[in-house]
Amino acid sequence: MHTTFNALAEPNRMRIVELLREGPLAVGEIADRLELRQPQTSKHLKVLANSGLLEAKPEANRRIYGLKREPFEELDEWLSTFRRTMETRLDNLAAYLEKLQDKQPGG
Amino acid sequence: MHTTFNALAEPNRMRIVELLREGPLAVGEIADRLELRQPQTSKHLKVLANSGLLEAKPEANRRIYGLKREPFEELDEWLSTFRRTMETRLDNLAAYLEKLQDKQPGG
DNA sequence: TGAGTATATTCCTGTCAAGGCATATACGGG
DNA sequence: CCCGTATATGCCTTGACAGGAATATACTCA
Repeated sequence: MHTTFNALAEPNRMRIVELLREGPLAVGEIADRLELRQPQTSKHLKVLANSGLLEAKPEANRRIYGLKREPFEELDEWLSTFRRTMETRLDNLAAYLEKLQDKQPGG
Repeated sequence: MHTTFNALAEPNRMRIVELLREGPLAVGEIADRLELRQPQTSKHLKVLANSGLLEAKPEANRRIYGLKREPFEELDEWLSTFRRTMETRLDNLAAYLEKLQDKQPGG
């Protein structure tokens, strides 16, 4: 899990992921659109692929990288357990509501 | 956003966040439970707080750190746009379904 | 096989961040 | 104010990692 976060923590990798939401692309395309050099692009793609976020599909001369669903589903699950946690934890909820109501003093 | 990921990418910080799901804790408690030294614990807490993930509530001698909701909500939103993206992108969906159905050719 | 294109890998360097340890600061009690 | 406890900060060393440039590898086509 923290591997996923690590991969997405790097700004350029994040940009790559955002770009690939439009659809799979070849390395050169990615480098071109994001104005990155080809080698660093390949390196970032490698990290992202190793983290399971991307998948490469060889196509003739090129390698087409596309997003994978699993890590995002996993992330989603993790988050939903968090949502449940938050709902249960009244401490935080109370503080949250206080702010919403512009808080009346005397508590 | 990538600030959030950056904060969570560090294993010990992730452990802190997981721990705090049970409820807010003082620095010493956190350090104790996770077997971290107090100074590094404070440093990690600082990073987490600066990223907006935590909030410190001074209480006498101590500072009680607790999770904030906003970053998780934000993360959730980000993820949901992703979910939408994934549903739209038929390339990936097709591949996904193929796997699920043990793939019968000619789709 | 050789040329050409697309991508991956290697080496190098600078920067950033984490841990260890010492110490400063904050707060409460007397 | 002085003490004790809880927490934050500073300095140092070290390891990880990103970018740059050169080069190796993979694949296609003739």
